Amino acid sequence: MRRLDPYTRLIEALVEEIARRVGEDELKVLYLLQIPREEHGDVSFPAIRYRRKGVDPERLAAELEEALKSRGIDYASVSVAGPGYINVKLDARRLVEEVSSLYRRTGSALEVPKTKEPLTLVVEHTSANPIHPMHMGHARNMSLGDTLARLLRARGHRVNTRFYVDDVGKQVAVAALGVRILGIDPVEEARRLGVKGDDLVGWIYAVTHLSVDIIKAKHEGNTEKVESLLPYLVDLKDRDPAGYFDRIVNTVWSMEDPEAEISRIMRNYELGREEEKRLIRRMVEAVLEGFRKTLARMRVEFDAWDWESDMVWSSRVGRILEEARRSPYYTVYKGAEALDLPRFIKERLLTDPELAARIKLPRALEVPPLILRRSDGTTLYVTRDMAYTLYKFEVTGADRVYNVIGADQRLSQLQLRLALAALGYVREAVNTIHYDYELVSLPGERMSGRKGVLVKLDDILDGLKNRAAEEVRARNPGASEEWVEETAEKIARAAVRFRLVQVSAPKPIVFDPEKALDLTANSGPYLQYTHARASSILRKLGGINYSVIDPSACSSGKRRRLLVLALRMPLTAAKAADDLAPEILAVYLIGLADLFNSWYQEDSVLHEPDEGAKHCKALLVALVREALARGLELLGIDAPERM
RNA sequence: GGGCCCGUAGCUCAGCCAGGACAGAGCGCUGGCCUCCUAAGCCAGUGGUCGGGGGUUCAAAUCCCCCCGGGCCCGCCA
Repeated sequence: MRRLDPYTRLIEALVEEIARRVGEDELKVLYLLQIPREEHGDVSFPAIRYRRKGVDPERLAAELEEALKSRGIDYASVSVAGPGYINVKLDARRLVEEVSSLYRRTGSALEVPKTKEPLTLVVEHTSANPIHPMHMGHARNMSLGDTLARLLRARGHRVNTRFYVDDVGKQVAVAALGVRILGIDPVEEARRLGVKGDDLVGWIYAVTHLSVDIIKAKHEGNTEKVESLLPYLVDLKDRDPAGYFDRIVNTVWSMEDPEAEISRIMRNYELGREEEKRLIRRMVEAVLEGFRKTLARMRVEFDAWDWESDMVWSSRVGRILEEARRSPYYTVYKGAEALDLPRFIKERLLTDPELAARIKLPRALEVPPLILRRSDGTTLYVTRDMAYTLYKFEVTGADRVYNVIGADQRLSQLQLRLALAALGYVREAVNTIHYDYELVSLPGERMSGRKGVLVKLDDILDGLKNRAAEEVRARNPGASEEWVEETAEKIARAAVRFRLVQVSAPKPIVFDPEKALDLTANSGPYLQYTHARASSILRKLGGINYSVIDPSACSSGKRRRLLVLALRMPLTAAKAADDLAPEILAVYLIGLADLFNSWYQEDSVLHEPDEGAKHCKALLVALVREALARGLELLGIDAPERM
């Protein structure tokens, strides 16, 4: 096992010693540790909080210093200041020696400390409806989901990522109707036309959907609605990939009852009829082919792809219905089979506040009974989701399942947990965590796949890539076009991923495509640029001569600050993982890059005349470079050596 | 009507869950810095009733209550 860096070792020891002495939870102590103003030290603990419990700061400080020494940590001095703060000051010279020895022995110094309680976790994310290309909302979902998975893995958990293919339900059936009218095989057709499958199907879906809506509005005599929808249809005509437009629109408009046709497709698909199966599976496959390309551009991979239809065909959904019928909370509501959630809440949760809290029941929630099955016999999304949730636990042996899903689905995710608990799956219910994030909107109109109005992730990436490529080309004359393209793609990905992960999940993001092209400060490319600068110094130096390092050269001023800050990377990543908050890492990396760039400007490494100081500074550069590289990797962002 | 989320500098956001030592970044704006390790950078200046009001506490941006503003959700849709 690799040895942790001296800073992480200190903190872990400190936390244990303090926790034992003040009689507090280790986690709580860790959270209470803070980074004080520089003159006070490097780490501090507000012992004042425990004076009621008879904790004497002076004595605690003395004991801590002794305890740390006996654990082999001889580079920390502990003192008391102000109203009762325990301040720990690190001996920077010793830190340099420790880091130097780590690099000499292992070539790296910053390892994320593993959790003491490794769990098996499922992270289900992205799960975009397979009927149109992915947009910025999906980008936020996948950036969060993938980053979460990376963080949790680094922390030592077993993580299984899954994509849920929602191929059952109305929207897919609408798109399928369009495909059937055209009589095409979407996979081959997309290849023939040289377009992405998701783009092709997305267009077909929008045209079909609008045609249905318009004809319906016409029948209802709602001319206002017809007027409002027509412009969208006209817009889609302009983007017709192969003379399909009239065929779809005319056919739909000539149909007796297109909605009944859609319902029939849906029902037959659930029943597993061959014709619908071929039609829909082939169509969804075409979309997924497109998804996989977009996901690859974002460096997102999945361990498993689960098809919603498999939950139905494998009778898992049927089993849920049977269990519901045997449940004491089974009821018939509006003539359909349902679960009496109001009664479940009243009888089980209001009498058990702890369970209510674990299931995250809001205070005075009013929900109607949850319908599990339509009168026509087809199932509802929740019912299938119940089956799928149990499936995720079952096939992975998961302790906990994270569902990365938009905040607009908070209530339905709560209903899912309630329904599972009502059927007796309490463990699964309380360990199904809705990782919710606010949606991404555009400055102007709201995105709508139905109307074909959305800003595609691919287009955003292309725009950023072009912008970045110009820059890269200008800065690297003579570089091969292939390398320029590759690098520009990495920069584009960095810009998108970082932007979407640096804002905490519950805050809405207004995505302005114009502003997104800005690759300067506070961005992913800024971090990459800083990494490239650090790499450049090390490359030009040729190599660090560890034996000449003068540790005292980095023991004050910005060099010292940089040393300590870089060493905080592992614990920062650990906290980001434990708190499920990627933005903690994102914000930290920006701060590290800021300090490095500020130092870079005023204190040259290569031109340092003193050899001992030069190599000490180079060690510092190596440490910062590693912190950036590892941090970026956790965010799914490449750290290029040059750009 | 009910539930949930958001409200910190002109703008975008950290800090709030786990209360503590003068409220932090970036953008913008003003003025400077490339014979010198990548100027996607740096330096200096500018900027805040932490939405408002009560309360708890030795201590509140942080906890509790009320109110205001914005968003989302309350389907035999997904």
